[in-house]
Amino acid sequence: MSSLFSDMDVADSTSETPPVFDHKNLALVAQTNLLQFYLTHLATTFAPALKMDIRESITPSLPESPNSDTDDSASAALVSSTKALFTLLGGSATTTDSTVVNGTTTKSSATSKLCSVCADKSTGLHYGASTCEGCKGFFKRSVQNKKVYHCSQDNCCEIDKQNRNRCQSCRFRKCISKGMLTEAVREDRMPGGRNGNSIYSNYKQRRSIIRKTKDYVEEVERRPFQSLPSGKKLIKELVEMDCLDRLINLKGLRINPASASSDIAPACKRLTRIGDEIVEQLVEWTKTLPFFDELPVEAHTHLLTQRWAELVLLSAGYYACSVFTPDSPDTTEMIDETDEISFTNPQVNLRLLQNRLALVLGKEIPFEHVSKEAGTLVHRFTTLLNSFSNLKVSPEAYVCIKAITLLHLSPDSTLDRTIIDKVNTLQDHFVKTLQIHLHQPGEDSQQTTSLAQILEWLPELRNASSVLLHSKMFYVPFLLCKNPRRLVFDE
DNA sequence: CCTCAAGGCCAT
DNA sequence: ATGGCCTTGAGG
Repeated sequence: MSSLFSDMDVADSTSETPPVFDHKNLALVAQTNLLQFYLTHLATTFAPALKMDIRESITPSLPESPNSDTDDSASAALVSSTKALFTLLGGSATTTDSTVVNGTTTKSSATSKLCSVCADKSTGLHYGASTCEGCKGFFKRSVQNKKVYHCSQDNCCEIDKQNRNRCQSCRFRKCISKGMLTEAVREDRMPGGRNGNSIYSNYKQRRSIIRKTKDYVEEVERRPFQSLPSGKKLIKELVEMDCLDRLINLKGLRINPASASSDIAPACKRLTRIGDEIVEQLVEWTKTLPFFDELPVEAHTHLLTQRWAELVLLSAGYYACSVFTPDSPDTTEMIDETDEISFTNPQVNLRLLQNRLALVLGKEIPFEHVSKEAGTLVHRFTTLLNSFSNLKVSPEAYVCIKAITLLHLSPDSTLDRTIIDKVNTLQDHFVKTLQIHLHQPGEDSQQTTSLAQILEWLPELRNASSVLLHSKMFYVPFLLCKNPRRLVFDE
């Protein structure tokens, strides 16, 4: 398999650069063909069971497909199409819990008699929500004593009358998500009387948001394909199958001390091998996606061919943010021996790249060559890294962004109309899922990154990816991101 | 006055 | 720490 790549890129000889990196450019054509090869191979082995009947009955419910001329405005369309939801949910905590299981579509009468947190008997409104005495007291004590709880599970414990005391963290989160306001607990402990007008209007505002959010979540729970898990389960599956480490720590990047210094030719082959592995890993990732069976292989090929560079940058960026210190205060003049990637200084990263290249190739590379060859890309990547780290995305948000990125069709897509609709529907679903995730009350107070901020970052990712595509060294992010501590040993 | 929602008390 | 019941007091 790996020989494919090397064979195909031999033809492409760009002589304009000095022969320091005498590996050949990995042409896009080669990428496409290789993807085609992998995916068709996949298709025959996997024999996906198509379920056409189910799809027919589901209405896409897309107001309009993002149709624009340029790629950038296409993403702007994506932003604006979801802007409605965004304003609807206006930057505040939401429900998403409690998965309307208990059929009873009790609209108002019975609901007001039940505690909205644990469904015990409600004794009226407390701090903004209809709750029982237990949840009222629990909320008051939590706020008064400034308690900070921690969930020992996965932050998604069910809260009902029976087990409401099993997880304080989830109980408190649910209190918040149901509209209880910490401001309503009085600092001065003055009993009786009424709370101020500001708090009262907050109650109203919060309740209207919660009502709209509930409708929204219920709509998203009606997922586009039956095979797709819903809500948190979908995100959980995505996180579990992501295997970011495998993509970042490619075998080709491991330093083999035996062969590193021995001969030059294998060293150069190693660089093209890295390209092989990137495609391999992305294909592996694609085929384990929860919606893999929902799209024909041609569609996956098409999407991956268009989006692989963005996926690479996104993955590398997320990896960098999660492995290295999220916020390095001053990286300005630490160019010496820091193995840490810089979020602000491209020179540091170029130096890093220089070292890594020297290790992989087994010979020293002059800094000027590295700079000339990869300067633009590294510069761009550093900027991208910086803006990405500001978003502070969670693993859950990251996998959603990854899916959204993959499912982004160009306006001039040549795919069949029904396929295009499916892809758009899927992407829409992941945008909504991300939105719901972002509005979950976080464990650590403020995660104020909004959906709009993330969606507005995507064009930047797209622009950077075009630089990557025009670069001869598209594996650069991996050379930068490679955690030095991990490559001491080789297989 | 009565209502409602806030705090307090205290057996568990 | 929990939660059932009690006290308080501004607003209608």
